[in-house]
Amino acid sequence: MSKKYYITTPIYYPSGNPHIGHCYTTVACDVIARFKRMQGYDVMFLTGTDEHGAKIQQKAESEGLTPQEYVDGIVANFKKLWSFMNISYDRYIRTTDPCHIETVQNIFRKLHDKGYIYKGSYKGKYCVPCESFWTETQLVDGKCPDCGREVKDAEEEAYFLKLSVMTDKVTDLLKNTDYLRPESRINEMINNFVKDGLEDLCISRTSVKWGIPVPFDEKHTVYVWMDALINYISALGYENSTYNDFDKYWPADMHMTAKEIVRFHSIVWPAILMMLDIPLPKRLYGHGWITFGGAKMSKSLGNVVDPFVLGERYGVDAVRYQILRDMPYGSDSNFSNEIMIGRINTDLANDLGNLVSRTVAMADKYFGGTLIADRQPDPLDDELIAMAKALREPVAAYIDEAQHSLALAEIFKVISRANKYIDETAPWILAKDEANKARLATVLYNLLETIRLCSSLLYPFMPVTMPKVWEQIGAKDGDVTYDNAAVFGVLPANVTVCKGDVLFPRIDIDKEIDELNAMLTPQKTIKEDEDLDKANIITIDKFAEVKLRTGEITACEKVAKSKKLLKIQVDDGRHGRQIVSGIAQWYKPEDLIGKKIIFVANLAAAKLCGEESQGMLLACNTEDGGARVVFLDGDIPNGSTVR
RNA sequence: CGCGGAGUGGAGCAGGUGGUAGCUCGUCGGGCUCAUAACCCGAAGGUCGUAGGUUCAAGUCCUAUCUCCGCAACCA
Repeated sequence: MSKKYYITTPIYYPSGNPHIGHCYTTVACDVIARFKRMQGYDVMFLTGTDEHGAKIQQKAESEGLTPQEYVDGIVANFKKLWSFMNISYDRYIRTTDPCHIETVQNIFRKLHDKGYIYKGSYKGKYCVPCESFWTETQLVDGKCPDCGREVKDAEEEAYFLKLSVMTDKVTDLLKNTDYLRPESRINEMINNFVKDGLEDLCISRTSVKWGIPVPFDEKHTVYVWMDALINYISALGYENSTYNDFDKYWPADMHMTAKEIVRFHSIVWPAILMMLDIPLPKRLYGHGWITFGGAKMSKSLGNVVDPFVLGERYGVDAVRYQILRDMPYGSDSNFSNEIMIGRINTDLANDLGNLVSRTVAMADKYFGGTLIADRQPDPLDDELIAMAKALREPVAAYIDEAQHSLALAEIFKVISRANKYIDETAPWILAKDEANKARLATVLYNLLETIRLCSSLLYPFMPVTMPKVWEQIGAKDGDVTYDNAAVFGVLPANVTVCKGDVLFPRIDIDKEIDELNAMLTPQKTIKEDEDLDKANIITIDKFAEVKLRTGEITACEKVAKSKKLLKIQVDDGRHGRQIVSGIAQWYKPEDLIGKKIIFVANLAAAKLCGEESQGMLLACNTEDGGARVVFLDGDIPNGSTVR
């Protein structure tokens, strides 16, 4: 009987091209999938895209495409990236696939028949021109956040999922099983969403056209989350005739997601499955995010973080290694090119690459590439051998828990120990005396074995480079199996090594950073200035509509409830006015008092954090994302018109 | 009193069922020369945000307080 393992990434939302965050999740799953295959599991590794919803519809319209044309384009990029990153997925599910649509509709009908879906009405604030519903909290100043127009109370009929009846079962699942990991997320979910009882979830929209029609009521489409979650079983053929693996692979052994969607996967998804009487997945792991030192993942960093660029410059395996190695369990990890290069240099070039290089070089130099079979062990060997033999179990345990970072740390402890072993045994001294040949062969053999063992376990992480290692140390396919990863002494005693290229070239960090900066700077200014400015040419009449005037700041204080806002009193040469501006991060109130500024005089008033703002002052955007207010020199009367 | 996370040697992090404060990187000194100026050893460097309290003993428990970061609200 063969064991099965079913692992899934989330299906990604193709509102933009894939980035390094998508890479992290997918690579992490790929490592587990590859590891499980090594262990002899029959693995199903699923990934895909979540292609419906209003945002996609809008995005497509803005690019002049149909939604289907638009998602087809983005999906091609996702697939290109996964192929580039050597992702070994077995199946790719798209929510626009006919089989998925079939499943969603069948499930919708089934839950309706079972009484878990009922027709109710959705109450909210409705913006007629935007055809959108908003909740109270989404409104800006009581108006539509998209267009700023009035909204009105409205009601539309909608279908609801009776989540409320599942409150106890979901609570039990979260609290009393190991379904959700890391554990810290359990309280988060319980406190925020479950504790006071689950609310029924609105699962249909009449306003969204780009979606799966509700089977018995075609003016509704199925809410995207309901649609999306079902991918994990539609991809196996549940309630559709395209695939046939549901009985074989379900329940999932691992759903991996990023933390922001843990809510849907830990509450809504199990509830749906319970309603359908389907067994629950065994594990949901919500990992952290890759962040960028406080700065958002914005255009200024966009090019360098581009996974294609990183992979081309440093090697795909190195990128896979770094993002997994530096992501701590459950928390966020910071990314920068310096961190990545540093990690690649120390771990991959200095420790692992150099270990292989020096070991193979010595076998080559002292034995012409082929070791003699004579042996002379020494107590000095014991610790290294013991560590190497004991490595597989903890690594496998960490992989089971999606703790890639710790698994890698474990492996690199042994690699470090091997480097130390070379110093302890000093093969170059042994080589000086023919009488030590057997001892020398023993030392080199132990090193080769340690490398074989470590590289076997590293293979799922770096599937391109490890075979190159095997070639260099003279390992055959049968030597690097999972079984042999816990056995010392697998290589033939008279093994022949084969010197090869440097596995991980050291990167000159200063030079590299300079080059990256050079890549960035020119592109940014040209693109934003020329393209944007030309695209948005206006007539002088339009400009005349904006009334700019001068004024003097007479008083200024922080808005208590806000980090970013300053409340500024301006002498505008008339009755005075108050302007609220989001510049508190860059200016202290006392810096501004007495300064002359330019402001937009005929801007509609608005309330910001409860403070009325009657106009807007002019400021420049700076490169670091900050702002610099435009101050006036000289004696200009307050209230003068600016043209 | 919106929700949550965090404050430990220069940087990034462990430790958190109380009992000599650890790891990685960096710095300095030394060793070695097989190797990708890589590797190995050693040292310096922290009163574990602050103030109280419990205890024979507190990063580790309790109370208060400060600061920072996400999310939410807001950058007119």
